[in-house]
Amino acid sequence: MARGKVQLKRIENPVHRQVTFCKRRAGLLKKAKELSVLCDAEIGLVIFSAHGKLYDLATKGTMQGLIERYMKLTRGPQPEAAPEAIPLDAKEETNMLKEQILTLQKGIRYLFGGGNKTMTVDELQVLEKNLEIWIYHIRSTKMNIMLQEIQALKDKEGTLQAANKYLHDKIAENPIVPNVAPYATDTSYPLIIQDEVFQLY
Amino acid sequence: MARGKVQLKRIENPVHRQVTFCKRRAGLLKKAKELSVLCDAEIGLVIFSAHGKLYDLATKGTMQGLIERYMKLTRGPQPEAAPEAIPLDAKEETNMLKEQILTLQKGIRYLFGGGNKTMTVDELQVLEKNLEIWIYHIRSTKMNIMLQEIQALKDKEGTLQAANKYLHDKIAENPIVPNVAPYATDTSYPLIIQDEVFQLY
DNA sequence: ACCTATTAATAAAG
DNA sequence: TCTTTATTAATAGGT
Repeated sequence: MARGKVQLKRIENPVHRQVTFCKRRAGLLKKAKELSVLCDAEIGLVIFSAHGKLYDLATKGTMQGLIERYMKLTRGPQPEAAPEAIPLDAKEETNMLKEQILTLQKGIRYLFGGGNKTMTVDELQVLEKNLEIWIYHIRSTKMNIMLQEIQALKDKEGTLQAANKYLHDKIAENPIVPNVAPYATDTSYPLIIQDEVFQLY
Repeated sequence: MARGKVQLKRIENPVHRQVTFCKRRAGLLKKAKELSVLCDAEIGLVIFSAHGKLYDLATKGTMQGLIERYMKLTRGPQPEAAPEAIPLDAKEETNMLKEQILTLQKGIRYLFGGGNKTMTVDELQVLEKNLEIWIYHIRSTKMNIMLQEIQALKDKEGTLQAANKYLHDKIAENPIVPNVAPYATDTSYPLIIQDEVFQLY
């Protein structure tokens, strides 16, 4: 869609391919979100890059819920085992979740609604617990994002090293220009140690 | 992209919405295929229309395989202790409840952050900090409530003791009625130690 | 990352 | 739904 038509086949140049992947991936995710919002559709999108990296999107609810919904419609004509007789464990879990929701709702009102005189000590206790769990999840997410960034940097490093090596070899083949400084890519930059740093979390 | 900019919100006119859904759905599927071919990526796309109709696409292999690959990367780092024996009905309900919790979290994120969808590390950092502050306030409130209750009990105790002393004196002045048992208010009940207990928080 | 010429997508109308 | 067409949005190639 720009400065030249594009052929509908695999882009051979790895640099072009990577750039196009980034751009089009962003565009695809954007379009998916737009369609979901504009037309009230539930959309799940999973993208594995050629190198196995995962990018995903689930509008409305979670990818888990979406997959289950998909499964049900896909192999729907094959009803599974007895949907009867919910074990107590499940009922207990739903009840607990319901209570958690009520407590969270109350807590939100408590924090943002101004008035804070409606919660009992027990409710505050539950809310406190929930917030601690929530913080735990946030910390996990934070770390995952940082680890991804590190991986991206490592990939980039590899690409740059390869490029430099290529250029270096090229120059070595053609000693027409003398006094070419040896390539100085800092291969010793200790990015790897950051892995240890983040182990602290 | 045509004859008028489009607002990023649900299209209210049902005819327009349906038409747009058809067009954009086709466009999205096309873009997904293109990305897969151009950049050698594996893509899965699932679209549920507002009325529950399913449209899907899996480049390379089947949607089943893609889902399994997705599961492996998603659940892999999280060895959940969840027993998979819960029937679908229960799973549905728990998923709904979990979605409600997610919605609550989104709401809070909106209140905290200003409505951003994907959260950056910095945003997560802010949220984490906010939650810690929130927890701090909750703990304070909890303790205040408990201290108030303790004070109320102490006041009550004092009042009762005074009343008893008054009655006792009255009786002592008027030994008309003999054999009055000595007053037995338990003044030694160690309410005071609870103050120490709550110091833990 | 940012720019911009150009192509692709698509909203509105028939 | 299909076609047409006027416009906007996405993006390929370059910096």
